[in-house]
Amino acid sequence: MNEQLQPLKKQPRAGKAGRSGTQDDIVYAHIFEAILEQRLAPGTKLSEEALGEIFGVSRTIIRRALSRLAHEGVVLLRPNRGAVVASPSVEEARQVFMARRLVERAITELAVQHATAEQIAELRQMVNDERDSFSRGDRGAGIRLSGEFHLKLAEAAKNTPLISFQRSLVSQTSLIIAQYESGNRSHCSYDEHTQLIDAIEKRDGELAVNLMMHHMDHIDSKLNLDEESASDDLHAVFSHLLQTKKPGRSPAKL
Amino acid sequence: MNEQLQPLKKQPRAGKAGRSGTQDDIVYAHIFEAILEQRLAPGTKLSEEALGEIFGVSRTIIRRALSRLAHEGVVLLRPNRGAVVASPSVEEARQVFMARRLVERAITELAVQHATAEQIAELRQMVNDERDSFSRGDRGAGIRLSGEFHLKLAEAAKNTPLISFQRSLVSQTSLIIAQYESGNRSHCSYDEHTQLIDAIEKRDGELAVNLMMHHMDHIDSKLNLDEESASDDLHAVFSHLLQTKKPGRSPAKL
DNA sequence: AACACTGCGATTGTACACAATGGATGGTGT
DNA sequence: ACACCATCCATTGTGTACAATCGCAGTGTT
Repeated sequence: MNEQLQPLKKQPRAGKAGRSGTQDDIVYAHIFEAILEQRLAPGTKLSEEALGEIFGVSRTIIRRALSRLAHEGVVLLRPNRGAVVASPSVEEARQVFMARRLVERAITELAVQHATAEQIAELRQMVNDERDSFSRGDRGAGIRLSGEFHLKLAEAAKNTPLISFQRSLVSQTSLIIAQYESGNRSHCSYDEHTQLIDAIEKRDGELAVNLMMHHMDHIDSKLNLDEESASDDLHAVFSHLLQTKKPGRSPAKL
Repeated sequence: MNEQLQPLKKQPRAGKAGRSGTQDDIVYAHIFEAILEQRLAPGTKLSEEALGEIFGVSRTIIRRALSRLAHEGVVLLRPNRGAVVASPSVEEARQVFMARRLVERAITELAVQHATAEQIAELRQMVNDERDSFSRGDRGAGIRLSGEFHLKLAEAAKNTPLISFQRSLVSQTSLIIAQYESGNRSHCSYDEHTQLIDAIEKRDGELAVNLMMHHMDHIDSKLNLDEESASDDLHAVFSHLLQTKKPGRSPAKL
């Protein structure tokens, strides 16, 4: 019936893949945001036709967007069976976090060397936005902005392959956090982000790396992955069964 | 006229992205191989219609394959202007190598921990194939197989995101080697690969990492990147101008 | 009553037709 | 003769129709 063709957040995010194709990027960004803000639960089926109707574009565009999302790991593309929001297993989550430690360490060291004053100012701005989101109670936006902070940091490292990889890792991390985070703990403490920026601004590489590693420790210590992951793990294992958007009464029949 | 629909190397490469779509993967793999074996020079324009005719499929398939290749960094997708084989600049090459050092170190450490006897045997087989290619004088296949060795090593590390990243890095590295390697030096000495396997089999992590780092040193010491990169750099800068496959008399008119 | 098989519906996979964009070429004016 | 501009052509971008595939439900049999 009603189409959502209003550009919504048409922020000139020039740091993206550089594509000038607006339609493409809008659809991509919207689905991406919806997943990361947990408005689309893991396991939700993403019908091409339905999405095309929502965004007022043809399946061709939707298909490209889904393909990109699949390549980043936030969407699972099953041949002949359509796309679903990815639901990372515990093992996958651990692999992502291992890779992130690796990348974040390198990014931090490089950012200390290369970050410009302007980029540092932008980072501070992002932390502000993040804090605002959490104080506003918008957990989904907070998770997303926290991820974008780490992505911005990667841009300061001035290494294109690393940026690309980091984008994929951050996306998956956000999905994992949305899925596994225990309760209502402030998941990615923004004051740690502030301290990190301070260290980078002072060009103190060792301190910055230490802070980042502690930050990583905090993040996955808040998840239920490591030992007592029975309950949420079970949820993850069977999440592909409840593919409808209604989280109502599906698990009962197990 | 004649279509190349024979599957050619239909090796059951199960380690890929898991897609069952054969057409898709065949086209992708063929273009990929052609680029890495330097049968398609950097800057060569990849016309959708021409490729579709060659492989006997529609432009839809070609487009998907090109999109995947673009995401891996071996193809450049210019909006409304078509796809060309990527021609990495010196700066891009250095970034790729920096990222590779990072990833290879981690992969080596993980492979020492997790590699199975079967995987080690496969690695040895790949080194044999690589040596055969070089002794046969097939430099292109050698470069490609050398890359696949590093990719196989990544699979032994048992970390999906790292494997995916490594695939992208190795692809771009092969392209860089094909573009910048000086003369006829044996670019990726396979005996270093053998030594590396030995260290992994003995589970000597420290030795393996040292060997890998020296291996990386050797690779980019053979390229003309670091200082005296004037001539080849110039070639890279202007390679997007000579987009035809005929390397005949294009640079003269400069 | 439970299992297996077959037909149907829905959704994705592919090809093709049309629209839009960019570059090239030829003409004209100064 | 050179530069500028308009038109044409080639190539890509997008939408849509048709074909193939898979899951599911209904039906029959053991």
